[in-house]
Amino acid sequence: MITPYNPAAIEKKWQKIWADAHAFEAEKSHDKPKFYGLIEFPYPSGAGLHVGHPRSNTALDIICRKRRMEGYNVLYPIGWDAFGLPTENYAIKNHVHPAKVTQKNIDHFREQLKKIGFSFDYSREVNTTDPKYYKWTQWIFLRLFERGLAYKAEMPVNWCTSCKCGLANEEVVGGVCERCGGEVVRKVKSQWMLKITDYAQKLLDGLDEVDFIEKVKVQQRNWIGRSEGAEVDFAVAGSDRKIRVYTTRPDTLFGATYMVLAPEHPLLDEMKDRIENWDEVLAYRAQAARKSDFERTELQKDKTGVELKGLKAVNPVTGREIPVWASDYVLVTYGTGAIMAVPAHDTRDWEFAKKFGLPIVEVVAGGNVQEAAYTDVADGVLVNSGFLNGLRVAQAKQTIIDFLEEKGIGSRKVNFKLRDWVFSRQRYWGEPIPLVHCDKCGWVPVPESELPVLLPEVDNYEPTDSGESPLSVIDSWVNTTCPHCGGPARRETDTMPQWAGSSWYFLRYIDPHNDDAFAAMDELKYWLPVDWYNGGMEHTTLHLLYSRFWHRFLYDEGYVPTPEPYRKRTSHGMILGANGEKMSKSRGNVINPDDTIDEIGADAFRLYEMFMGAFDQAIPWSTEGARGCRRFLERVWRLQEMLSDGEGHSKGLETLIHQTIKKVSEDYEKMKFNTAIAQMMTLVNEFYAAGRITRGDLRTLLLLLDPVAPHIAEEMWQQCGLGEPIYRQQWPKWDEDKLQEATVEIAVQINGKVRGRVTVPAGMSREQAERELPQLPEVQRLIAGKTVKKIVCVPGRLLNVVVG
RNA sequence: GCCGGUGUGGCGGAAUUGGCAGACGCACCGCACUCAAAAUGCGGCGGAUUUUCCAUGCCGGUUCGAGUCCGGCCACCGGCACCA
Repeated sequence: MITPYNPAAIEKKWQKIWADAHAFEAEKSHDKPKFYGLIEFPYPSGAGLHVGHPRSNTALDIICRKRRMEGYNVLYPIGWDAFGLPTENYAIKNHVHPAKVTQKNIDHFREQLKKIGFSFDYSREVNTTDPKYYKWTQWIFLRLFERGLAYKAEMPVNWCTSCKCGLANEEVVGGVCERCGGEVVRKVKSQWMLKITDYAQKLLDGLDEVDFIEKVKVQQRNWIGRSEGAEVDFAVAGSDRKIRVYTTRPDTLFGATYMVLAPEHPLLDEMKDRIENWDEVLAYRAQAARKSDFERTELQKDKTGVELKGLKAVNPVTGREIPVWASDYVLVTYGTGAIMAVPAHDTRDWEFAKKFGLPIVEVVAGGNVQEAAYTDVADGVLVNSGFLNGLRVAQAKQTIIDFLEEKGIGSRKVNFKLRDWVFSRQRYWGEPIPLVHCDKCGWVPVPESELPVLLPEVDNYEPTDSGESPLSVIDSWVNTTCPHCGGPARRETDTMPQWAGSSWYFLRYIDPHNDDAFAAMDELKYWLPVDWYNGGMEHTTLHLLYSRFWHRFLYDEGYVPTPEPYRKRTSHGMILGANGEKMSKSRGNVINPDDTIDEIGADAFRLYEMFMGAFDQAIPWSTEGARGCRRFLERVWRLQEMLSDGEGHSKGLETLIHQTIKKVSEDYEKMKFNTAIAQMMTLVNEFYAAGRITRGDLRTLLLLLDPVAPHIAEEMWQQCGLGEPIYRQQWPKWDEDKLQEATVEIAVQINGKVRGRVTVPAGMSREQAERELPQLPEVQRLIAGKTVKKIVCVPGRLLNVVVG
């Protein structure tokens, strides 16, 4: 009799052995080929680990354990993305320092992760709130500042006039403050910005060089939002002022029957003496400013606007005077903040024209522009367009742009939807921005020797009434001297957003204890790029884009050796509650990993997380399913009872063993963990059917199972005396010649329908099969009395006889 | 509205890319073991009017053969959303 399977004991045992042996620490030497596997480092929240974390972690743990067995030097690090609001809010509420809360949460997370047996290299842990870490976050910021990529600008925020504080869009309901009911306006506030827009094209082009799952690429491309068009100048009648517009449809210029400016467009103020209804325009502008982004997008898209009476623009190709309107359907933040309206061929312009009775002139034939805007560009032909008449849209675009450039009234232009990154937060728990402001010298960077600029101790982390950072009230910290002229100066009191620390953490893992640089170049050259990065879709346009931006900047500055940080990016699906809904405390469907591990063990938990369904898809949790995985491990455990001597194969199972090695090896690489596990289950079922298993076959099974369920694999390996621990073993190989049985069963179809099966020798050629198989008595019986018209054979699969 | 994804048994899901639909697991049912139950083992498990027929969201097409390809819809999920 063997001892019962006791996961609690063996998991603890092996976790200690691995830790004592430093089994999973990356080797210092650069002799072996390297593999850098990365998962998104967790935010150590007070709630502890979620079942979603282990899904990503286990997946790459499987890949990394397999890579080690394949002879790679593997870096699989872990760290803590620890700055952020939840911790700060908890600290405020409970009067504890956020650093203390953070430390406690990290300790809890680490303990939870260790219980699951991930093969992380804990000797390289990073923590974004550690001054030794954020020194380098600040250092990178200063490099950006030096290159003019960090700048301070006035940006509109939602401002509650009663609370005197900025609000998130979600906090504005019906144009009033959610908390106090006070009026909310857009207030322009001075903020630090990062010029990610300078990198729009590089970030777009870089996507062609990397192996990211397609939907990540698509989402990033959409977010960057490149469009090609032209800028065109329209003269203001009776003035030398011009209105510049951006359009993707310069071919429709003859159909531009009015213009629209964003309410915030500077021309309004410039021309206010000529605008006859200025009061009305001001009222409209105020009304537009009151709308939050939420209202502008979520509520009605009903067009509103006001004509700028007394102002006319001149269509540069028709020479006609056209009216000029202001409307909030034109955004001041995109293009030039002004458009030429072509109601016949743009849906929004069409709606606006219909509402306000503006003329609609068809310039591309093919639709009925009184009924709807005709926006098809594929096969339209230009009409009512002077020298463009008869041209197709694509040709017309070329022709008109050449014409505009020649006349000096327009030019080709590429625009991006991507906006610069608002980098300021008026909060305590973030990296201080390492700049001081001097009245004489302006913004001056803190010298590198004085980094890090430490977060000062404060008594109160609460946001201030003025909406300034809590740091702004600590005079002793704020007041300093200018590093440039030595005169009095004030520190920047805003902190960085949470995305700062996570934009480069994968670089610090490479050389985490380096005090002279964020990482040494020879280490970076060896380890970069990250070979495989798995994470959530929710970070596609935030973290993933930001970190690509920082990395690309560091590359351009010569600090890192690769233009892209990540070679391959995959994405896991969300784990839903048993009811198919998103897990949340309020829905009461949260599964706690600790409870599950206590019940079924870490190996079964890991196994279930990988078996439950396709890795990239959202899957509901099933406690029964998880127990089924525990059952499978029990079955594996009891294979010890039927262990027979011999390194060879269990009778009749040689083919299946080789098939399993191949399938598991390949499926792991494709992240098809569910089918890899199914294949191992099939194999185990066969051992049971045979009633015995050889040592050789058990060896193979345990090696294949180890990446998913490492504790049980190591324990059985040891108990059966199979040698050195598995983490030092080699990954098994399959033999191509042994993948096929000597005979195969093929389906016999008559007119495409299965009518029978025959067993034939494997490896028959198509010609031989088509000649010989129809002669078999089983087949003859099926086609008796019919005229054979055609025979189709797929070797090893089927024979289809087409009869008349 | 635009972009992307997904629709297969009671459930989670398989299916060499056009070749035996439902692997593997869950749930359920039966049998063995047991005084009994649990656990375990073995077997069954899409539907029906069962020699055959119908079944992969719906309608049509291509093909010897379609879950897979083509055309047209529908539903759900995710992202973006007045981006000119």
